[in-house]
Amino acid sequence: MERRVRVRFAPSPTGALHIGGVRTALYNYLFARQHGGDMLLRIEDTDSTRFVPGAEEYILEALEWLGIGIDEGLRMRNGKIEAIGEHGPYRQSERREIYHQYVKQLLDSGHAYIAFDTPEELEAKRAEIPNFQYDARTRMQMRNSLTMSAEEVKALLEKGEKYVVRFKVEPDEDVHVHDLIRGEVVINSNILDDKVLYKSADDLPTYHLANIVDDHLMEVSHVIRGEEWLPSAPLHVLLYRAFGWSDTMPQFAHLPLLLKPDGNGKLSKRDGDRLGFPVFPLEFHNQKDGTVSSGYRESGYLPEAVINFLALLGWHGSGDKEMYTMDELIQEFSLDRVSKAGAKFDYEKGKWFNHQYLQLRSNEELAEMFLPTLKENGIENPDMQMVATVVGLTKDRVNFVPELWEQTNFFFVAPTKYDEKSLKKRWKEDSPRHMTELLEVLENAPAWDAETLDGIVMPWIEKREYGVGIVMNAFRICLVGAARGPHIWAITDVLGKEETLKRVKDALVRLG
RNA sequence: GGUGCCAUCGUAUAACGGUUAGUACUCAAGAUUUUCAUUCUUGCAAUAGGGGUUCGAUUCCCCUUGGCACUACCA
Repeated sequence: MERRVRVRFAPSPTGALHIGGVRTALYNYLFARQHGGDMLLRIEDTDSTRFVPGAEEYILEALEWLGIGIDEGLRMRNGKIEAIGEHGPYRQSERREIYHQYVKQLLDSGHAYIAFDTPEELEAKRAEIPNFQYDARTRMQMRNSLTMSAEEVKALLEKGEKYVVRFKVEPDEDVHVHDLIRGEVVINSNILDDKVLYKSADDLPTYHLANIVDDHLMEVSHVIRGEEWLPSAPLHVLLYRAFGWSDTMPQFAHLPLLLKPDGNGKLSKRDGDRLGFPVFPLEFHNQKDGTVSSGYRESGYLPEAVINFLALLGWHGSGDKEMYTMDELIQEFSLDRVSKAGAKFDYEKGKWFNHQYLQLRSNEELAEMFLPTLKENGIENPDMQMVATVVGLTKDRVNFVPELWEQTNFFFVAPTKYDEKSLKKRWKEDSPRHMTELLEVLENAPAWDAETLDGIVMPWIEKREYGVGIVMNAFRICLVGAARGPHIWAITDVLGKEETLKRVKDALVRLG
């Protein structure tokens, strides 16, 4: 029974898509691509109270930025949301009519019933009975279509009484879930409660119902999702059976959770700001509560670094290889190499990945990405060739593009102050005299390339027995303002003769 | 509390039932260097505990301990 591989990523638009969700999307995508199947995106917005405006756009934009392609459902293309595919609509809030018929089917077949208990009544019940659960043991004490006469139910419905539809879980049965990562998981139906499948208050199903109906209708073959769903997987198996869809039930794979780097628990939205690193792909301005959360993109991360980093949090190839392109991941990813234990989020490793990928980008690309930072520092319309050169000189020193500024600022702005520590260590009594002489040597240089300069300066130092270190470091302080930066001749090369000499003269005036 | 999932250096992980338990990040030291950094080399550091099965267990089984998740008219 060859079934086309079809997987889905089905987020809720309740805020920014957090990094664990991104990883789930990535694994789904890798699995789909590897098997030549389809990656769908469906929006699960069945909780109208938690809806956050802008969240849907955010999710789609994040996936677009990361290169996680969507074949069907909703996706973002050049800032516009588009819907593609024959199984739509792909927002659950737009599928109300579809769910109605399936709720009815379950009601008619006796797999579900109508319950009128109000939230207040349920709360009272929970307060009264410890560990109260709405199930086979308790449902006959409640106000529902199992305990009330048909006329009574009908009357309440006609009166417009609010109700929910609950799934009727049969007791004393071991429910088996086959998980591609964890193997066979068995749970007794006694511990399952009669889950709410539909709420009349907003005329919407809950996750469980909508999820099963949509996955069935959309012909999803594999459900790859976070481990937090494992406990409800048996319920889902029961639902497929109640609908008579056991034959085409998707295969399940429950992914290990992403854990906090420190302490315990799963990585949460708040950890980002608490620990000082992003937990969201893009910066998010929450219109509902006014908060702003930092994002990987705005922090200077390259999408390929984020992908590589995330791919290795919970999955690993058989060898020592760690640098993977998306294509290589698609090639080598496999669910049976996904680990079972939760993975602590190691931000330092993420920085290292970004460093690696930064080195792989061309100087021209990086120069382009560096532009906003330059502008922030007052450098408008710089010579791009020059920017590319200085970026090439310094990129191996940084993890993020914005950090290039502290490595290259002296190329753009002449020093006016000199680092105290450097002066103390490198600016000696003889330094002014050395610099004055060096000025003359440089003035008379027949050419300004590194080789020429090195060829005249070094013999001069040797002849005068000044010591390379003392002269060159003083020279460096004049040009940079501190004892740091790339090779000195690389600096003079970018600065040019005029600027180089000017900086030495200025330093002589200021430092005496 | 109940149910389920999980357990190799600090972190992410590798290891047909047979290895001096490997790799990367982090950290430390050294080398290189006219500075800072990069780079290179070296080092520190793990099979949670206890029982089995086996000639042999990180690997299979059980128990203990610990961690995590779920336990809503949220997903």
